[in-house]
Amino acid sequence: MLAELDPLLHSQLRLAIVSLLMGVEEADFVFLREKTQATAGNLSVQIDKLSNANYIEVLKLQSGKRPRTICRMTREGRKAFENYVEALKSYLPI
Amino acid sequence: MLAELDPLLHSQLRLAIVSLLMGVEEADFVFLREKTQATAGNLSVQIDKLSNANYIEVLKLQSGKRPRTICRMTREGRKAFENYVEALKSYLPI
DNA sequence: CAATTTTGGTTTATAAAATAAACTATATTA
DNA sequence: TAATATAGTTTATTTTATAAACCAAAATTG
Repeated sequence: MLAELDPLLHSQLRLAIVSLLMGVEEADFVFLREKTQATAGNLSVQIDKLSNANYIEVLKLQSGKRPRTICRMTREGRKAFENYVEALKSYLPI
Repeated sequence: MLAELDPLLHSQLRLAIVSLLMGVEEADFVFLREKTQATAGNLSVQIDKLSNANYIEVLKLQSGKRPRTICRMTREGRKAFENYVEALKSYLPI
C-alpha cells in the first residue's frame, strides 16, 4: 500500500509529455509545446531528462529545413509509465 | 484535456497524507509518520502546508501526556482531492 | 538582396520545493 | 536522578521546476 511514485514521472510537465506520447507513434517538439503549453526552455529540459532516463527516444533532424526534434516512447518508458499508473492507484479511489 | 494538477497535492508525501486521511475520520502524527515512512521533519512541514491551505484541520493536544497532533480533512480538502483525481485522469489510461 | 523577424530550439540563472539534520521540550525508564 | 525515548519544530541543504536570455538557421519584407 502507498507505492513509490517514480519521481521522473511524478512531475506535471514530464507526465504530460509521456501521456501525450503514449497516445501516438511519435510527436515533435512543436506539437508537445503546443499541447503542454510549456515554454520551450522548460520543455527542452524535461525532454532531456526523459531521454537520459531512456524513457523516450529523441531524434534531432536537420534536413536543410528547420530543425525537427521527434520524440517517442521507448519500451522502458512505457513500462515505467504503466508502473507509475499502478503505483498512483494505491493513492486514489479508483 | 490535460488539466492543471494542484501542486499542493501533486507531491508524493502530501498526496500520501491526504490519501490516508481520506480513508479515516482522523489520524495523528505518529500514525501518519509510520504509514508514510517520512521523517518527522518532512512530515511536519508538509502537514503545515496542507493546513495553511486549509486542506486539513490540525489539532495539537497537550493534555499532561505527550503532545498529540491530530489531523483530519476539511471539506475544502476533500473537494481539492476530488478535483485532483479528476485532473489526473486526463493524464492516465483510466 | 540586405535587413528584420520568426522559428526551433539550448543554456544558464532564478525561484520554489522537498528533504533531512539539528534542535527543543516533555515524559519515561533504569 | 541521570539517561533515553518520544513527539514534534526549525533551519539548512539539496533538488527540481521554470523562465529568461541566448543562438543559429530560415523565412519574410521593404
